[in-house]
Amino acid sequence: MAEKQTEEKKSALPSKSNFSEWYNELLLTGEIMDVRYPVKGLYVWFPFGFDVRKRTYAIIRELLDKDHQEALFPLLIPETEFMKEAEHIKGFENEVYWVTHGGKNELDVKLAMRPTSETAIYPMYKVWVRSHADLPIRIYQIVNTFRYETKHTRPLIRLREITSFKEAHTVHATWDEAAEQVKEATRIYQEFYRRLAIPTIVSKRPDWDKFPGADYTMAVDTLMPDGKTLQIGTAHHLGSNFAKTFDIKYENLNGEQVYAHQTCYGISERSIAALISIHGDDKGLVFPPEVAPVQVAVIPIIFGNSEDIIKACSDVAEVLKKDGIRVALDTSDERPGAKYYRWEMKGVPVRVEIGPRDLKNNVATIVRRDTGGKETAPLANILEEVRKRFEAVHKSLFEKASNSLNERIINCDTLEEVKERITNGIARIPWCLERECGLAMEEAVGAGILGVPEGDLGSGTGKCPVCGKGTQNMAIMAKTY
RNA sequence: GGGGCCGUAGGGUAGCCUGGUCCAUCCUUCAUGCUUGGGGUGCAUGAGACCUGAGUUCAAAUCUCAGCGGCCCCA
Repeated sequence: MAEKQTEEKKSALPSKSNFSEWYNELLLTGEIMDVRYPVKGLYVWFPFGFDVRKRTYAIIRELLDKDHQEALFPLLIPETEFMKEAEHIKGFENEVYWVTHGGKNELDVKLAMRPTSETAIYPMYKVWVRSHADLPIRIYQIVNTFRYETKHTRPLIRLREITSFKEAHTVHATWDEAAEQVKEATRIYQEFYRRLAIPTIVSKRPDWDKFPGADYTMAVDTLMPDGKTLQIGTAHHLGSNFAKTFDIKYENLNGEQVYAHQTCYGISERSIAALISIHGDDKGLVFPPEVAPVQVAVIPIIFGNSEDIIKACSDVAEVLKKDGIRVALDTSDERPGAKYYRWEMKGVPVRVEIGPRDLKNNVATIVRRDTGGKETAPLANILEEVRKRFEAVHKSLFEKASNSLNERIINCDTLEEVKERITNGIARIPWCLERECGLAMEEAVGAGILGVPEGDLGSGTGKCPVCGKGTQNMAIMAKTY
């Protein structure tokens, strides 16, 4: 009986190899999101999960605040503005929520709940942009957006209310400057994800998959444990498409009124989905120290009446706290093993245990969450020892995730090969860049072309599997979320 | 877009096919007390559930329909 109980306890969280179940269960057990809110596609952030979100978004803010400004635009967009950009509407018309009534009165002009904020922001940009001296403008906001998703919704991944949409909207004098900004955006996003120990691939989306109204779209993807890719950031070059519809002009040095060029780029709570999914394991959450709500759990190992132990633990906790480390001193009267499981579930990167054996030798036992490795360290250097482990944890999480990504990029020559192997990850295959060939490839394989990645990944030599023409471009294909 | 499965305490479940034996089973969780304490201590006591609505019936967790919600597969 006792053994049976143990079995059941251990299986509280499904194995990560059963990704879907593991993910859903972990969100609840790890207190990230409560998925029980009774409206499809809407979920609740637990305080703990919200803490992770705050710390994650603090990194985005830190990176953007160097040359962006944060602002806040309204949620509701009048139909008259929303309908201005034809291509843009087409991209969203089936998923917009409309506010049609104020109380019992029908509104003269319906209000769209933003699915994204171009049409809320650009009427204001029209007013704000007067002269070349006003440019560039780099503004971002972090808001909720609404999309009436008809496909399978998933917490943090496919939502009807995206609660954490960081969208930046920039205005530039020239197309080239805007293109530079798009590059800068993907650079910032890659840096952001490095801070989260998440490896990424940046690629230019095929033309048929770009943002509605954009000249082109750059996307940041990562690979989830189940072999599907997750788009975790996009940057769009809008050219002067929106500037023309919203009449955003500036006076140049020659005194002429000319259209501005724009970009927009965004990140959502999918970043948190990636964070949790990529690092988590069968025991629960695993966080890089920077975003872990609790960075160190201090656990006294008590035998009977052990004031010395408690004292030593709270001294350690104080030393760490003084240095700004987020510490939980667990003096609850559970057994140590139960405490270990609990803090492991919560993703605490480093655990410090002090028991009679340690105290006698003036050491503490330090355990890393990512590897489970136990080491002893002198109490006198506890701060350094912990800091050292933070770095090591971050580094090894990133390495592990990068290896896992690279191992699952599979070079293919034929579409049959792609189709066969794509369930395990990303297929890399020559592509001539022609639209017809690309669409045929997607059709044949039953998966999308993410694009031609930046760097070595996107270049090589081979023949397009459809038309047979020689090409230097390598595309990546994958099942996507 | 097409198809299938499902909804019972905070979480996981038994019961449903064949309506009554169910003021609903077991595990976990939570509360209180004692006990215990280097990987989920043990015991005692207690708390907590049939998704919503309509229908069939003497009788519905169980059958029918609708709504809401969840999951899976295919395009």
